[in-house]
Amino acid sequence: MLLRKVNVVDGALALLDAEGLDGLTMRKLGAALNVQAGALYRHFPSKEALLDAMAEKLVEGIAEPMPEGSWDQQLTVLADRFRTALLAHRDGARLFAGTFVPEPNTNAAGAAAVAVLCAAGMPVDRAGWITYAAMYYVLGHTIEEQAQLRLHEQGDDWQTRQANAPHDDPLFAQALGSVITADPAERFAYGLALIIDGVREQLRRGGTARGA
Amino acid sequence: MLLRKVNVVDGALALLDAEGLDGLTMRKLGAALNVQAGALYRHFPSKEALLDAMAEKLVEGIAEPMPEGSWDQQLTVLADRFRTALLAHRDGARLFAGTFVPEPNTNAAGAAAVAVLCAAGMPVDRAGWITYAAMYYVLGHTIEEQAQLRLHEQGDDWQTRQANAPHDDPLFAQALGSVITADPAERFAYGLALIIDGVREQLRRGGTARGA
DNA sequence: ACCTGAACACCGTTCAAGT
DNA sequence: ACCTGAACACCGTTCAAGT
Repeated sequence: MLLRKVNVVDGALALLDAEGLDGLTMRKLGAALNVQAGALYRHFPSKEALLDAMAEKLVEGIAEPMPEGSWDQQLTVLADRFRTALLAHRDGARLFAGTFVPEPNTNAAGAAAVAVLCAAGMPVDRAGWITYAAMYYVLGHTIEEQAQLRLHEQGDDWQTRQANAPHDDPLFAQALGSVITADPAERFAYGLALIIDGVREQLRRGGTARGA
Repeated sequence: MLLRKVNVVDGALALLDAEGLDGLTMRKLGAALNVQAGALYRHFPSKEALLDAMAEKLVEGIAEPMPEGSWDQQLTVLADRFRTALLAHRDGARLFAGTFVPEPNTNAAGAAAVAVLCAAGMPVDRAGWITYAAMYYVLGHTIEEQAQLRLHEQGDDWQTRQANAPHDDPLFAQALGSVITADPAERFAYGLALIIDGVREQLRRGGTARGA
């Protein structure tokens, strides 16, 4: 059976779940698809191009259907969908972060956020800045969320190691403990609300920067 | 001359500037230090441990001296120092993001932020959440800032490629253009201000979550 | 057009043996 | 204690040759 581009991407995503991003090699992928590693280069010019296609598939359909509600509700839904899409595959956030090249699906997600912000009264250029700022937050949070998931599955608990380490700063130890033990979804929502509250403040000021 | 741990880390950071994170190999590092690659394992148990030590050195002294001023000014200075530290070496942000294991210097930076937020009246647990949210933002912004720096140095301009690509969404095209052409420092400050405004709003509400 | 088989130029890591 | 030399078990990528 002849291999298609889409089969390679699907197989790669399955292998990603099984082996993780570091264990995803062209040779293993070839074996999983009953093909030599070299044959994959008929479909993708490089491993990087394949990773791009995987990342693109990951965020497919994030902007559809366009969420209802006020701008802040819409933005929250878009961010939640982004996080959920990244969580759907092992190391999804790291995969996406390593390859954010502008491709249709990635653009569609960003375009949706920009549209929401502009409709709310934000100037286009600020809407772009805010969209990327929010994206950085979602990516960073989700990368660490998945990293902790991995540690949890292994015996090696970063959590207990950190908790048992001698802290000369008990305040920070407590803060860190709260970060580690919190429900990731709740902590995610809290940080996102900070940014959204900041945007609301900008709208109140008429979209100009602080102090301007 | 016998090699010390500190010589290995310094050599590795110099090699990082010369070759980038992907070009940083144990073999090249050995050659740069006039030593076989295997000899490096007398000083670090693995490449990962070396990368951890490099990341740790990168953020050395971020919290000292403790910045003066109001809590928001202090937080801004800490974030600026963090960004500056990451920018000091090629791929510094990616290096740090790949290895954030709790080590003394990394903890000191986080502890400083938590202390500032607590002094401002924030509960400890929220201070932790906010500190990490801000860290995700700084990391994400700086990773992309350095990625764009690299593209700029090469001929391959993501910027022009993106600008020339046919956009079915002119609004997003304009927003993206503004993200790409903006002064990175200004865009960084803007996004950070969003988060800080969000924190101010939290303080006004008494530190409870939105809707609570 | 798609794939095999085999190679090329690398990796990180280990380890007996030297000094 | 630190380092060499050499190996082990891998990588991504290329390419003549097959079908």
